[in-house]
Amino acid sequence: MKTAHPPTVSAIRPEDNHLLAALAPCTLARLLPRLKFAHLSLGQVLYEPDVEMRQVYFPTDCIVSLLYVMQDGASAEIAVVGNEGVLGVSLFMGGESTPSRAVVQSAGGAFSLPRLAVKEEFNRHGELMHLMLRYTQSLITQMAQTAVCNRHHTVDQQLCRWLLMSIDRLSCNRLLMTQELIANMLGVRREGVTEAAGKLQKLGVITYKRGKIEVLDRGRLEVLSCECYAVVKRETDRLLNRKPRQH
Amino acid sequence: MKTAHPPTVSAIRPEDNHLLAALAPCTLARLLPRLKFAHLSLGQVLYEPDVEMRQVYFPTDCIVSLLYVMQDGASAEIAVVGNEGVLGVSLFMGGESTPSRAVVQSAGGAFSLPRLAVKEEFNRHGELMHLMLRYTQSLITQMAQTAVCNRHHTVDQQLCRWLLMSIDRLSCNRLLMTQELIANMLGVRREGVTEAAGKLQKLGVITYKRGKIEVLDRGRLEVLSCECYAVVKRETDRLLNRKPRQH
DNA sequence: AATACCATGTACGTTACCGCACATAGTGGA
DNA sequence: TCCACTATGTGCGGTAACGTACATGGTATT
Repeated sequence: MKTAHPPTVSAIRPEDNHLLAALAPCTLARLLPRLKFAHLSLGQVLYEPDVEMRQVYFPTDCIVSLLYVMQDGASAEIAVVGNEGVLGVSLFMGGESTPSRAVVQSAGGAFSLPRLAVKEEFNRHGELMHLMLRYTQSLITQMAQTAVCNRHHTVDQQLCRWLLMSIDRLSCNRLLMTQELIANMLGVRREGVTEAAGKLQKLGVITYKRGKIEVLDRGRLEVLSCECYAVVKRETDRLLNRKPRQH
Repeated sequence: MKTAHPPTVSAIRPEDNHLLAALAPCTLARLLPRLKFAHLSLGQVLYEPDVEMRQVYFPTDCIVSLLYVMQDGASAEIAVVGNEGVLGVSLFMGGESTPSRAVVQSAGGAFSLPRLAVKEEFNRHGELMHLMLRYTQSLITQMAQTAVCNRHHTVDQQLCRWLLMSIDRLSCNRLLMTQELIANMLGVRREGVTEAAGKLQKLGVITYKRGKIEVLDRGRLEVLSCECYAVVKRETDRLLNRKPRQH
């Protein structure tokens, strides 16, 4: 068997997740005893469609995709969640499951919180509730924009957006990700990604090599991306009031 | 000026909205004094992007589209809301606005409830809160599926889905809707809709004439539609537990 | 009844993406 | 060192939807 990469222990504190970090100390203190750190590996499935979720996850340095897989096997990414958010919103929204699947797209850490603990704290109707609901709205924005993007924008633009969303959720400009996997997320052919990525490399915006992608010119990536990236970013910043003005 | 159609007064009771109907009598009684009935006309804009909402709307027999309009004027429908739901979820989710716009797609009635009244009742953390959150999850499902649909399905299939979603929210099989408007919702060319609708008419599934569409064979429409319609319907039924099993 | 407008039909070249087939080149394990 | 595997590159015909242009035929206004 291939030697697993030693779980790069870089972000292991609850505060590495922005939502947990935003909680008042006393709220966080209540949760701490029940928060469990876990390393999530590439490809790991956190939730299967229509199966009751057993816990929420607060990513610290992993990235998780919400994917819908169709009957014929084709797939499409609905949203992506990293250290800015939480997985399993259906637990407090009341549905307990969704028709989509949650797959780890970039290995890393996350804190899990059991279902009961989530509901208990949510039912205090305090800051955690309000924070979770606001985050859920930002997730809604992301999904809505994904719908728009899928309708109107080219693969080239969508790849730019996807890369930006990914590096925003990591601490560095590199990601471990094959074109095949990106194609799965975007719901396009692998060859389409090869072509789009080739153009970006030729432009000097990224470099890549067998599953390792590095973003060289973030600014240019933003220009080449469609407006969807900025719309979601602005709205997310607004909702979770991270610096109302970022310039 | 063209004589406005006399506001067809067909659904004017709060219980004509499924969410209001699901509330316990005492809860509804609290809301009643502040619920205001209004006739919403075709094309009316309920919310503008990024503008604070002033009330929620519970449709009784109108249909409202959540639309995102891009910088270049192109648009795409994100979700559709009728008597099964409520408009303005951002008011209780905490964001107060969204980047999208809400436009009346089919004229009809709705009850509005002022912002403060919504928050007051929501903050009781009772059945209204739970109902609204579950509805919001069903809205999330719809948006997610719209993203998938935009990625993978043909205009033909999407038109079928769109027609089904529309007549589900009306009491009859007819809708007043030009192909131009449908094209705006789907985010495709008007000619594309003409072609798709032409095929459906040739098959005897619908008939239409200058802005009047009638569905003749609902069953066939479901077969011709993509799986997205059924996924959203099943999930919505589950979440708002309207007959857990519908067969 | 005449007219202006609007909804729909149709045609045609263009483009983005698909499906498929196959070539090339790193990489890890035997 | 060799081999098998995986990731990426490339070419080609097919197709769905686009942009544009224009024709036809209802409907409302005068």
